[in-house]
Amino acid sequence: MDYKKQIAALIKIEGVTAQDIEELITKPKEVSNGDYCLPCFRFSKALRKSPMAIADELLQNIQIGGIIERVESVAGYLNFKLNREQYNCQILEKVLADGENYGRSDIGRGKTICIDYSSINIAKPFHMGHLSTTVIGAALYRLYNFLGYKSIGINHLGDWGTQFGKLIVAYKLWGNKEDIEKRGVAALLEIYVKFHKEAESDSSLDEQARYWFKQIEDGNVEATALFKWFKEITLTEVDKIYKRLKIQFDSYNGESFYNDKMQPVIDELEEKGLLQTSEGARVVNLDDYKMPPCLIVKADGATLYATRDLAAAFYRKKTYNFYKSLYVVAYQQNLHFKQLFKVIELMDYDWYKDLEHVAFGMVSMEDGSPIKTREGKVILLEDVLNKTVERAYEILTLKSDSLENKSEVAEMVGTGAVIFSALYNSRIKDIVFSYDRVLSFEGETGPYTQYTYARCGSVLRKEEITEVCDYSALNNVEANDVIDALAKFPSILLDAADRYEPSYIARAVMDIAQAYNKFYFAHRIIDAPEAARNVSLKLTKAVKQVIAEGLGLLGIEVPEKM
RNA sequence: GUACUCGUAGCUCAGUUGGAUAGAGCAUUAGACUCCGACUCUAAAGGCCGCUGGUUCGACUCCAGUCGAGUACACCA
Repeated sequence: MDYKKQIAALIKIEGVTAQDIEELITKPKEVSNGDYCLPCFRFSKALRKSPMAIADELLQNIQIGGIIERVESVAGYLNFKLNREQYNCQILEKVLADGENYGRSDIGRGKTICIDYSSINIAKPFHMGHLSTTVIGAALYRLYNFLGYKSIGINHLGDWGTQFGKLIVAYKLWGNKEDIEKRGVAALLEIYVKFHKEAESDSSLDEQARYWFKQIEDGNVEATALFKWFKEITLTEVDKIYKRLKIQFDSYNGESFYNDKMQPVIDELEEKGLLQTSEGARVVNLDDYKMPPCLIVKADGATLYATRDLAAAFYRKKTYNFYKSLYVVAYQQNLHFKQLFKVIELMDYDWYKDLEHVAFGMVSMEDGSPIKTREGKVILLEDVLNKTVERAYEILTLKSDSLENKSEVAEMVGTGAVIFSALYNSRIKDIVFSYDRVLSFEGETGPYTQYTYARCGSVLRKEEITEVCDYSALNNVEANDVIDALAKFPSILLDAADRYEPSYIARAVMDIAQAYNKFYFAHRIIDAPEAARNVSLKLTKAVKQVIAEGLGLLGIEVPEKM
């Protein structure tokens, strides 16, 4: 809830619209300066008066009343103080009345947003490098649905390319069917790594790989069967992780899906005169835009990454008629997407501006070196999840041994810790993976917010809320901070959606949890007189509800006890 | 070399259209469980916001330059 409009209506300045005034009104950092303020410096020149004089003058002519309790002129600022009792009451009642729909919106009604995320490679392990795209994409998916949009989750599978030829060769040479069925991707990775090692000294292997990939392309029965088998094995395995992380997709159309959809795109590029030949390849020249050319067809006639992504973009536009189409892909691909979007612009489709590369930083190993699948240098996400869940279980045993559903709670806390840590910082930050960090459950972590949720539950179990309320009991710094954090939540969701930043949600949840814990220590709830107790209980209930809601959007569950 | 991204406390990071005294967490030190859940809370200490210049009444925020780090740059995806 926002009172900027009401305040702006109280102020009249010659030559300045109410809209402009409203935009200038902000919340002071220092609470003692009030709840809202209007800096008057900007009017100084036009009015030929000092900001102090302007603020003084405005103060004289202002009619206060209702929720605005006091106005002051301080050092060029006009400071407004709200009637906290009224304000707190309005916010809390609103949060509780809206329940799990607090902050829900319909601004996205009738609009579809395609989100390309996770997009795993077939026959390769699901490692820490995939965590960001997976959880960021899934959080945006939920967020947009919550704001009234229709999200389409797309797992653009990496299921095409010469690596499948390599894998077939490796399988034929060293593979063991039973072993692969039992150990899945781990076994596939082993022979894949072995292939690269052997290929260093035996160049004929690469030739064979090319041969077998061609067989897949030409529909050879044996090759196709193996290819499908690799895909199935990978998907069943990765599905377990998606289940643990509460992640779903509406489409698994990956690279192979677009094989027969590229020629029309190439034809259209030709028709529009955008293609030229360079070193034998067909490219779109992007010199005018200070970019290297975008390769569409290789010298040998084969298509490329960009060709496929073009076909995918057109397919998505045609199929979903999206309002926006997001690519949650690491920033390494920056140039690729800039080229891709530019080519679509040059093809004269104005929806190129609805395409967005939602870039994020990269994850490196504990020693700072990059992850290298081909060398088997990976941190498996499953291992990380298992370790954090195990650690959560140990802590529960230590602190809450009598808990009846201990394993279930450990799963929530462990996976919650991993997801939260991946979503707490801005997307663009690089991450050096550290077990110490993900295994830490104190301070700014997922478990901290879950703990706060459980603590709220515990308080609420002690007493029923009745209707006798005295909001003056909440008129203190700590409670006000909690209410402010709750009040901001809906607009933070909108900002998070605007900027594709799930971290805003994580931060908002953290703010609420921290503010509540401070409140909890400063004020007694249960032993307070009924009317005071009730408002504190309402506050507690609201906090509990919004934490659950925020974490829910991030894909994190909350335990009633932990 | 060119383009993009990042540079804030010892470490990891917030700082949302430029606004009053730059904030958290971890780590360190000192404290708080006969009291609603101590995975918590209180306090101390910790800063030429990489550097220089410019715009502005006002710059961590915008612009230019510079240094440092990362990423990408032709037939992989």
